[in-house]
Amino acid sequence: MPELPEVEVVRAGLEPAVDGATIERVTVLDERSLRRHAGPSEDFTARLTSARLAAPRRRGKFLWVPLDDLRDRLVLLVHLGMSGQVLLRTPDAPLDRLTRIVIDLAHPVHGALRVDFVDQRVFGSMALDELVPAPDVEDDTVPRQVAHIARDPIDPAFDDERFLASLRRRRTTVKRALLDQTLVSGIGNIYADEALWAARIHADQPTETLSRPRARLLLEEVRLVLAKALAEGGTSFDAQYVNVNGASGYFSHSLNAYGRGGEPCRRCGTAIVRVAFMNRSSHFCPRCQRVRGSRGSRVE
DNA sequence: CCGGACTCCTGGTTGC
DNA sequence: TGCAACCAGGAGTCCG
Repeated sequence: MPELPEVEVVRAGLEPAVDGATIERVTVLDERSLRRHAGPSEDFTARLTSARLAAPRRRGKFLWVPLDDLRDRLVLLVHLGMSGQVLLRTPDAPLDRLTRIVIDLAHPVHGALRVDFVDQRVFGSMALDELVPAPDVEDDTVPRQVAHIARDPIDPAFDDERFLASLRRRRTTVKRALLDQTLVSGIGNIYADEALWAARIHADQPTETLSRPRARLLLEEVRLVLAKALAEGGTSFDAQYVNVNGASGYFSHSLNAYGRGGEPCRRCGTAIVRVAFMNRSSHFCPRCQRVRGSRGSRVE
């Protein structure tokens, strides 16, 4: 579902349309899409109306648009959840059936625009939030709700050494660690499986038994997988993800592990296995990806 | 600190 | 054909 690459595609696509634009009107069609907003929807609409917007920013799977209003340090925060989409439309375009929030904009160059927040499963939401100092870097800010989220691996300020040290301190298994947004952000179930496949590491490998070179390799593969997805415009195997212009971005044909249960591993031909994991699924090659013990090896 | 269960939610798919 | 059960899982919370 939307992970870092998909959210970044949305951010980049939104930037020219919202940077410098003024909000003319906000229409909340479904209050559930404000689950991350502290106040009632009237508060959300009132404080956004007539605000001027700056360039959108992102950390992990969180996206925010700063209000060009230094007094309040307010931002429009967006999380796509499982099925959220941000669609950029002309004012007269028909509304998608699952549209939850509509924001009408006036842009000095592009004129009247409409930003539609569409979300089938309603796990995503918008909110008004306040910027607070980033806990790790001077002169950087993040929305309060994002302060506990770690930097993502393509953030220039991501600290590799710090990540490797925290990973080693964790007493957990490696896929859990990859999905833990307070350790490293932006990775969801799809890219976790892809990065582990690429690094030939089993999801259940305890983090404290991961050698430093293998941990480094994993981080490198995470970056490669994310960069590849980014270059291809994001993944969409079920057309849930749609970029800001409404066109599907996908590279599902490039997936090596995720969703390929029963199909041959592209490296060795062994059937990819799908197992239950944390109320979801893990996909891996049982031959390429084995749990390695400190001595000998245990499979599965 | 850690893992597991639970919550939010709906549409597409599967199974009877 | 019809309907119900099932599945997809990001993130927060709570509990043991």
